[in-house]
Amino acid sequence: MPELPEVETTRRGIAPHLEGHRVTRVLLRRPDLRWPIPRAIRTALPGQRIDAVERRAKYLLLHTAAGSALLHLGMSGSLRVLPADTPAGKHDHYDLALDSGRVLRFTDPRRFGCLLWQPAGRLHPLLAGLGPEPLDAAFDGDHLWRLSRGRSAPVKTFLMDQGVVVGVGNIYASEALFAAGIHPKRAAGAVSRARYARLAAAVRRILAHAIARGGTTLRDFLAPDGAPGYFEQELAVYGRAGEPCRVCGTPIRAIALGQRSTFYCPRCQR
DNA sequence: CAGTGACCCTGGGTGC
DNA sequence: TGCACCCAGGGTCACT
Repeated sequence: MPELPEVETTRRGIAPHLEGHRVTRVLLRRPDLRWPIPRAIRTALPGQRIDAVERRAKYLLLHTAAGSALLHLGMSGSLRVLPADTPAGKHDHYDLALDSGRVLRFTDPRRFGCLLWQPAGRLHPLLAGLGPEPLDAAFDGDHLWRLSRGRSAPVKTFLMDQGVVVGVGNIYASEALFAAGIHPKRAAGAVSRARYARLAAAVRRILAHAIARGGTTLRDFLAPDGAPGYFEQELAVYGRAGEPCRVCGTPIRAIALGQRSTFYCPRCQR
């Protein structure tokens, strides 16, 4: 569910409740998430004050003096800040209790999310090798163009590679390629420099706009305050197979690329 | 190294 | 109402 805009929406929702507060207790109900929750979460985190809540790619980092908790929402994860006595549901896997009397609660039916620990001054291996943030200045068309030379994989697969640029997931990859007029199956190495400039601009514009709209709610994404995202109604191609292209009226097509559903307009995208 | 597919897990929707 | 099947926004890993 969560791509960059949804993770950023989550960050903005939880940050005011966390920053400046201490973690008083860690409650693990199901430690077997994507990876086992490391011992340091129980030993090093309690007592620490959260100085800042940062997002890097689709990860959230709760920074403390001892180190940082590294959170990922996976496909179905979400975070809420609740009163400490709120009864937990079946898929509420951990709580970080705060000195404010509230808890940060993680819910994730599929358990593809994770909770890891990054000691102070060290970079967690999962964060090494990540590409630039799409909203940073280091990301532009030339970056995509340079990395793509000689690559035969479909440009959509390339765009979703977190080593190329982070945060672009399955929804926004289809949307950005539509906006740039590029066929998702085209070999990454066969896309021109000029078209990559359009693609990079589309990625930035669409992600920034989706953040402003609170993300995309397809079936279950909710911000920490319970509000849905409002970007869904603006999707041009994702989930619209058979419906007319908003630009030319041609029916939108759905194909599979790398086991992921992909949507495009066969007339607008070449 | 690049590319492809299997796999992790649960729930919701659909069609019989 | 039951059941088999397909699908889902994440990512890693093994293999070619």
